[in-house]
Amino acid sequence: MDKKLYLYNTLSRKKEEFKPINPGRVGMYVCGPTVYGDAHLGHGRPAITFDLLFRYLQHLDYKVRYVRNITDVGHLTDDGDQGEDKIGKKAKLEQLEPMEVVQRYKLRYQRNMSQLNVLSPSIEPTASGHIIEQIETIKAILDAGYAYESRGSVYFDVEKYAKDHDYGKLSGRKIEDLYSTTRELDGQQEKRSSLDFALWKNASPEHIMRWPSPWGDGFPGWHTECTAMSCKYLGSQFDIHGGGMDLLFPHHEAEIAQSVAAHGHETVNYWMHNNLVTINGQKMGKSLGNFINLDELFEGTHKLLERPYGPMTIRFFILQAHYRSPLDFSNEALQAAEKGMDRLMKATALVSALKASDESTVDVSSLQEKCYAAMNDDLNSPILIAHLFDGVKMINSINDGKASINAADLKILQDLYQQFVYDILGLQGEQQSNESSSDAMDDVMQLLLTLRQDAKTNKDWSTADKIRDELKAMGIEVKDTKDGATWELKN
RNA sequence: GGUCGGUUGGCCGAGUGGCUAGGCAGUGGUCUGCAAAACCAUGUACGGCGGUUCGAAUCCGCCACCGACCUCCA
Repeated sequence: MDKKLYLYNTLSRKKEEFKPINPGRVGMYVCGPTVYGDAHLGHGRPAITFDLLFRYLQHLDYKVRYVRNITDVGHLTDDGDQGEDKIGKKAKLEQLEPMEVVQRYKLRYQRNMSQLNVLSPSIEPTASGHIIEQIETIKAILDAGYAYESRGSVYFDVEKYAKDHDYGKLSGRKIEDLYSTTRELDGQQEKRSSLDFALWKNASPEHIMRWPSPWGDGFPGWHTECTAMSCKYLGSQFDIHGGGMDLLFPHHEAEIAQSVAAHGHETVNYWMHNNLVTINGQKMGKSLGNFINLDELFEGTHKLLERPYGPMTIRFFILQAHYRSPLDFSNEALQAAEKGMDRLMKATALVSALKASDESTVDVSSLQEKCYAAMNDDLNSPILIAHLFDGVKMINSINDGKASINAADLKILQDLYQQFVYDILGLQGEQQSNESSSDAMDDVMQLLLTLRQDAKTNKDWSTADKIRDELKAMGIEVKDTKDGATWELKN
């Protein structure tokens, strides 16, 4: 059985066998959110993608240090000097101190992630908490001669860097092409070249978020924090760096350049990028008005949504597509995912109640191998889920007495579903228990079901149906099974 | 315009040079007083045109369309 884990490395555009720098340990860094607004679908996908990786690496017994940053220093809304910073803008709009904005949205982001059952990273550093480290990084780049100071700002000298190194190797861009496609923006007169990017930005007097530095009051450039913080917590050489595909250029390209300039070598072994999310086939964008926040999704309040979708439905839906493929959200697709997940979760719950027989008519080991093979092939969660659905048939057949399983196989099967469904995919029952339910409620329902059973025994169908129909109208569904009736609260 | 990626059955979404992906919906069946639920079974597919090949939806070329990035974005 092939136990090697293969991951797609954006740098080589190939799947590569994953080999950690230090045996048994993995360092991974993922670009987190800028906290100036509610978390939306676009934040959910990378969080879940790299949560899957985090969980799987741990399942493989790696000790993982997972760093996901919080960007809270207020980068500019455009690349020119005149642009307002995003957090400062939001602060003015809402009449809040910028750090109040940051605090509010950071907490909301973390709550949403926890609803999606995304595990907390090992470290969640903020850019504002690492101004000193960023200044040190900038100094190192200046010392190496790949940056210059200009009117209180510090810029990275892309042209000089490109002479000595390959600028564009990650995104596949050529520097001569970049010249012809870079727009002229305000404030570019202080740069030597339009390709140069800010490492430190001088703060205009009205700019709220500002810190002192050797070059005057200002704030760090967009790309600086990841270089500084990944190095601080993972070292100048680490295993995996992840993020959305939209960050490939310029963000990650700039990170590579900064690291090489500051440390003299590249720092990341595997670059991983998740694909983006579309809504009804359209790019999700603020201007298109189809940005769906996670809260809106969970509550069904967005105008594009027919009804609410639970966090686990969203999680399952995202995992049902491969992380490097684009993913399209639609009501139809979400409802299909919800039903499918329901079936998987019911079978997963059922597997622990199965009874062992003397012999097995099912091939559990082969199922297990296929599950690992799927995950080892660049985290192919859709294939994994397909195999788990094959297992659902197996489980149901055993439960129906149409197949049998011996004790040893049953143990494997139970562990398999525990590990892959709960631990690795990170799925859990949508409503753990009915919150509005209580012991008294259970007793009342038991009474009603007993009364209905009595009516059925007396062939009093109208009473039996009345109980069933009226309960249904209240949102309680009665299900008749061989072993008697059960009930379920529907939202 | 440049770079990169995609185009799969009613919908979503994998994968592969010849052998069923999977889910949802649909259809048939089992169960049921009826129904629902549950379970079982099941079909039409690989954008267009050429080429390579014994054989391609899978490889190559051209075309069309879509998308991403090139500017803040996950």
